[in-house]
Amino acid sequence: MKGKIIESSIRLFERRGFAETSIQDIVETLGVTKGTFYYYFSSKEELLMDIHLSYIDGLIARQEEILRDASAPASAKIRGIISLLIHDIQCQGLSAKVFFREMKILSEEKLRQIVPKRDLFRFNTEQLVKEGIKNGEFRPDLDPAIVTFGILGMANWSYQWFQPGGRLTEDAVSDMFVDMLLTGIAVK
Amino acid sequence: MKGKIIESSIRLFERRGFAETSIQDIVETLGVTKGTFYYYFSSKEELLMDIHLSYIDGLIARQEEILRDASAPASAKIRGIISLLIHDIQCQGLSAKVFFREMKILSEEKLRQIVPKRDLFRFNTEQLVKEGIKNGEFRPDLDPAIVTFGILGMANWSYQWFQPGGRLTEDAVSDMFVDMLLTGIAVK
Amino acid sequence: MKGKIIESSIRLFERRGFAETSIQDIVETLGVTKGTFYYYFSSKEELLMDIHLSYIDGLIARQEEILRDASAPASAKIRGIISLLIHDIQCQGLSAKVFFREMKILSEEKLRQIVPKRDLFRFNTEQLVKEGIKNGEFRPDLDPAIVTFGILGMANWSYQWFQPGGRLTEDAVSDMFVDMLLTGIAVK
Amino acid sequence: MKGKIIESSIRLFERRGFAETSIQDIVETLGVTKGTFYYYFSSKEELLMDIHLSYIDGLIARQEEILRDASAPASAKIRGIISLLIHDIQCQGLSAKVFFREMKILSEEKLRQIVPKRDLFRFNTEQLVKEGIKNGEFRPDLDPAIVTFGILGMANWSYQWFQPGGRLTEDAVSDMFVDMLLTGIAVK
DNA sequence: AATGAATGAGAATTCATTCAT
DNA sequence: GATGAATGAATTCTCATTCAT
Repeated sequence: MKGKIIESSIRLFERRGFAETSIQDIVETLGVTKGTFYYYFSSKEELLMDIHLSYIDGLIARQEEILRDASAPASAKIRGIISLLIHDIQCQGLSAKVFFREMKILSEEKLRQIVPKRDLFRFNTEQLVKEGIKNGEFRPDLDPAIVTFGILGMANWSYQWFQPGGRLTEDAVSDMFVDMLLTGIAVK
Repeated sequence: MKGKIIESSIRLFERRGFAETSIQDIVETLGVTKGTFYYYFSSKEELLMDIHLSYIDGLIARQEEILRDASAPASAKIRGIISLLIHDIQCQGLSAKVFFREMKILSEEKLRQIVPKRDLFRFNTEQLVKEGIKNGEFRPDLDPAIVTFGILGMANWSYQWFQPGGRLTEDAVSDMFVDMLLTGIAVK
Repeated sequence: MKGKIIESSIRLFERRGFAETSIQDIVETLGVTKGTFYYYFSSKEELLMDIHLSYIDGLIARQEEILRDASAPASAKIRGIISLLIHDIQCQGLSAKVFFREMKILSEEKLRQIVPKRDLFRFNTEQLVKEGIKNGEFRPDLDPAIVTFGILGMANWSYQWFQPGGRLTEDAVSDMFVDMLLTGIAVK
Repeated sequence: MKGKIIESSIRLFERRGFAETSIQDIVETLGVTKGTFYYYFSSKEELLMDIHLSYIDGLIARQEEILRDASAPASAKIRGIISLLIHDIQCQGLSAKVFFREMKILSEEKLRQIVPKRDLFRFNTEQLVKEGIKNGEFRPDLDPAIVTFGILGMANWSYQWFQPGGRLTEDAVSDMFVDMLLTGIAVK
């Protein structure tokens, strides 16, 4: 039941937004009563928290898997991360949208649990960029922080436009993003 | 008064979110009453609409100014657009955040007014990319749509992290984004 | 309207108790809506607070009037205070009952506003007892604190049983309480 | 288990009040579940009833013990009753507070079981006063009903202020109350 | 141009209670 | 004896909105 509530909520939050979705709306789609909701979650915010946490935790876990592979060059790992993010939009997309949009709603206290994880993902990516610079793969004249923000911006933004099943496949987008990123769009 | 209400609302919407900000909150910070609000706006949604429209209209106007300059190369115009977006985060940043976050809230009908403008901005950018390809500035093997999404993602994402007055200046960020974009991050 | 809400609430609280009376109940008896209630009171607790404060403030004001009369003997003043309390049960009785019963419900913070006033009333009474002892009216071998608790207990308890319009008049009760108190019930 | 539930409930009811204490609260402090509660009690009201009944029954039983002693003078019996009440505040105090406060909550039907017992206690006391008058111990010019209410008020009120372990011992208070009551506070 | 009282619909949340296991 | 999932009705409270003045 708890799982069903989460699933259903994600769908609704994505479509209408968190604040615009009532507990009533959630339980109605499941054919249960509000009491049931509160049996599993102590508040609406806790549910959002649950969604956020499982999204970011999943992301970090898979990122660390990518980073662990010592033999791969930094560029391959960057590709992995971009793919990972875009894939998530396709697959777990609803969670992702909820994650990026409904952050402000969490209380200070809950944010203290989420923000560090979000930062960790960025930090890991930045480390990767630095590594690439050190081992001569990436240009040393670029600021790793800005590069990282650029990479994440490119990939994360896809939650705003990427349509699974549309003209562009997930792989095509990831490949092209990596291509752009590594060699630039200008003709040499 | 109308202006003051808008200003004040943007600040509040950015901080707490649209749904979490009540009309009471808005008028209280101005020391007026709810009646006053409804003298100027017919609904809360109309106010949000106002904010959205003036943001996107301003953006488009300035974009078209950039595009109009026939002599400039495409790369310079791209730079202009990136600068424009990042500048807006710095300057009109609150509007921008509200714009990106509180889209889902608008009714179908209001969205029909906003979405085409948003698309226009992207379309204009995509045209620019295509132009650059045609005149030999940009690589012809890249999909213009994806490139455009990448560019806008990079720049727009800055609303999530860019801090005016922080370590990175607006210009440093714009420059490096353009640099990355044109020549890539890989060592040749 | 605010006044009407208070009046109506006192009646309901007295009959059913605070927790058992809903805002719905209150507004229904007045033919208004819940919104109206919250226009005047920010919470149910605030309403209870209002009732408590105006009760205890009235009591203290009238007590101080009684005490001010320098020429009267302590015994007359004691009589005044007993009369005052019993009169209040008759007259403002509902408030009184609410006051004595629904104290625990107030939050710590609200209690900090009420308790000192309640204590002041007792303190004033105790001072009076001490004065009576000093000027030779009252027995010096009695503990003024206990005597005071006894007096207040006798009088306050009447909220549990005194029925205005019943066999016993307010004056008969006050007189007899004072008589008992001063000369005792034992035959000399 | 039933005993534990009662004990625990009294403590909670006294601290927060009956309506403000949930069954959840009660079972949580015992580490059991709500089902357990309903195995022993058919409703929350029944639990309150249980508490009330065992309090008042105990009181009456001990009062009748005091009254039975034919040889003792009325004044000694009055002392016994005052002691009894004050002792109960010290010892079973929580029950007492709950008893005095949470009466209004019981349904008509349950009240019909409690009120007569409460009245019996008062009636027994009043009989005692009348006896004292008849046998010449007490003044014949006082109304026995009022005297009784005065006595009970003095003693019962102690549930509002008496603090076991404070400056005043139970015996000191009882003694002084009896002294006041019998011979009055005025200097002869 | 602005106020302030009032509305009414709906929100989140609580909680006593039931019942199959 | 006890559990835990589920209910459903009620509760407090919020808030966009209206409207006479």
